[in-house]
Amino acid sequence: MATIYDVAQLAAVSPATVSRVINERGNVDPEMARRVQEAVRALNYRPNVVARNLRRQTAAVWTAIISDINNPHFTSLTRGVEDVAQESGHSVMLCNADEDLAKERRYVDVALAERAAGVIISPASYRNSTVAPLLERGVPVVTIDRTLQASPVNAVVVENAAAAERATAHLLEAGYRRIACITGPMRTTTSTQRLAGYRRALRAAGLPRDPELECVADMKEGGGYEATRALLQHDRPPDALFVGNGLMTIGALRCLNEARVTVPDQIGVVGFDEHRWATLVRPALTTVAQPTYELGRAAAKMLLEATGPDAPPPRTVTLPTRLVIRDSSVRPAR
Amino acid sequence: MATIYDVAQLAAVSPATVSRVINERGNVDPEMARRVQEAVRALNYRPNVVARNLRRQTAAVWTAIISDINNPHFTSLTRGVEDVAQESGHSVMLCNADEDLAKERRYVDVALAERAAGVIISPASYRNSTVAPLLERGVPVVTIDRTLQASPVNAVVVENAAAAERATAHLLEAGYRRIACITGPMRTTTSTQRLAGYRRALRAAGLPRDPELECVADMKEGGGYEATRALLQHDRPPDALFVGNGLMTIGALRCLNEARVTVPDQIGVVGFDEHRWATLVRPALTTVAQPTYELGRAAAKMLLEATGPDAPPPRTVTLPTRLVIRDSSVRPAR
DNA sequence: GTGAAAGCGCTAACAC
DNA sequence: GTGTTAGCGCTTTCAC
Repeated sequence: MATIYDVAQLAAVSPATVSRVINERGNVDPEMARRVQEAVRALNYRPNVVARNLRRQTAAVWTAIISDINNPHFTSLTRGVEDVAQESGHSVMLCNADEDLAKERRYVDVALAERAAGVIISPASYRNSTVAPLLERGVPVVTIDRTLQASPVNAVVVENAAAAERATAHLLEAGYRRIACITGPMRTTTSTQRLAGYRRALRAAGLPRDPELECVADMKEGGGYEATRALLQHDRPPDALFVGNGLMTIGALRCLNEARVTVPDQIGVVGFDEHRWATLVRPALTTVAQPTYELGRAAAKMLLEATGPDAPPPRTVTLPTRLVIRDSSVRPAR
Repeated sequence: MATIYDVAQLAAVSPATVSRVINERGNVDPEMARRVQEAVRALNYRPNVVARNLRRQTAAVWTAIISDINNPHFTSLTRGVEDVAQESGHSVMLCNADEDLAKERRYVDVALAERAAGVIISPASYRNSTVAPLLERGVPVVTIDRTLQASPVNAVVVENAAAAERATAHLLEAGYRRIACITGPMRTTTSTQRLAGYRRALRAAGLPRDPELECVADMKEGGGYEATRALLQHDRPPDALFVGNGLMTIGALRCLNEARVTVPDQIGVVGFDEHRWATLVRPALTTVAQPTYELGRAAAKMLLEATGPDAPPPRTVTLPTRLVIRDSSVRPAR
């Protein structure tokens, strides 16, 4: 592959001048610039960014460490990150950590080794110290979808507690009384906050909370299925379900289907995360819609801000959600 | 950040020895190795892979240029790629080309500039020459999900034509006679092959093909919706739909829903791509299931093979599909 | 405005 | 088995 020296030789200038032309830095005589352009084209020259990065001591690459790339919530968010990256001349290295701290740690190592210009991460645990090596070395970090407990890190999240409270209150208004809550593991802030919102709504309604109705599952379809099955087998099964994410909602609906429990008649359902198929299922599903794409964009913009010498102090941006009421949570009049 | 020289100094050895220990190459005295390990830990040293790549003239990074990261088909396939990458010590740079040739070209440039060790791509067009610069420079390329017309490139695909033929034949057997076909743009081999399979099934059944029933849409939800609406407005609307991908199927179902056209009674539906929600919609959806994850794994393994001096000549691997018959394509007895 | 030359951090000949 | 050293391709002072 052609190097900058080949171009310089062909254009009869010095490599320094070629570099200036390519990077549009400093003043170059127009005639010389023209010759360089021509040589670049003739040789089909592409600057070696590996060499450039070594010299510049930084790469225009962001690392995105995402919990589960099979979850549409996260892919949509990733698109937001990617679009901002492209606008600002960055590439994104997408890593799927699979809610696994060991994998997460490995990817942080990769980001460090590649000298990534920044890292966007949805941490598997808020007690997490995996980002510490990044912070120590001054690599800008933004957490997305979730926050970290102790570290002073930029974050973009949604109003999880308020959204959960609203969803639960909606079920209460619809006349449901024994509302179960299926959340993800308590190591993520999304889960703890959604559970807290659920509890707050019960308390506000003067209802006791029943630990048997609070289920922790794995944030995947199978977990939602199992949790629902367990709930249905209780002595006093719930009359409504608030499910903490989209994948688990699918599992829950599948279980209800198989058990021939009718929605919204016998059991009301509200699920976190909006889906394209929400209007296609019967009954149409009531959801908590998150601005996923915007979540990604906001995180990427924050990373942009956090880069450079005069970065503002870390802050948390909270985006609103929307309760989309459909048929699964509205009990028909008897 | 600590360099290899810092480590060497602390361990009282030469940088070459440190390099040997880190890369586990050549023989090193155990005692020295121990001292190096210790120094590495003490300094919290991480090898600078940018420098390493410059020196080695290759990076352990693959670039995956994917058509639409919002399409679950492609995210699932990406997971397959990623898992093999991790097993083989590669990182994956995921790029979303959005079915846009210009974007695709840009990402090929990035892959070239970053000196990627290999590229996996689902090309936006089979007439595509975007990969030519890669081939010229000897960068291993594998196309996934789709093939290229002229270039001798490794490919992993599914048996599109056969699958489409089987799906259409199934609709015919179920008693449907005016079957419409909604495919993606004719620039992708998936679309042309699926259309060809559909036609073959009609021909085999001795039915004429009606150009009015062959719709080209954009592979997204909106396209499926619009195509279906147009079909319903014909003088002689179809009595069945074969839809060429999952996103368009959602659009088609939404349109049928809104138009109060009942499935499978008034119209039968088979959609390409399997979804978690296929059993949740009413009626449950008949689909053509693809081994998406395996598609990704196979492509990545092929890339692994294609790397190195004694790479086998390019070939195309075709994976099987499965017709999953549910309720949307089975007309109830009258 | 332009060129010469040093050096980013690493690896791989090569010499010992 | 270990160390010395050159050089990967680029950018960036620093002379001119």
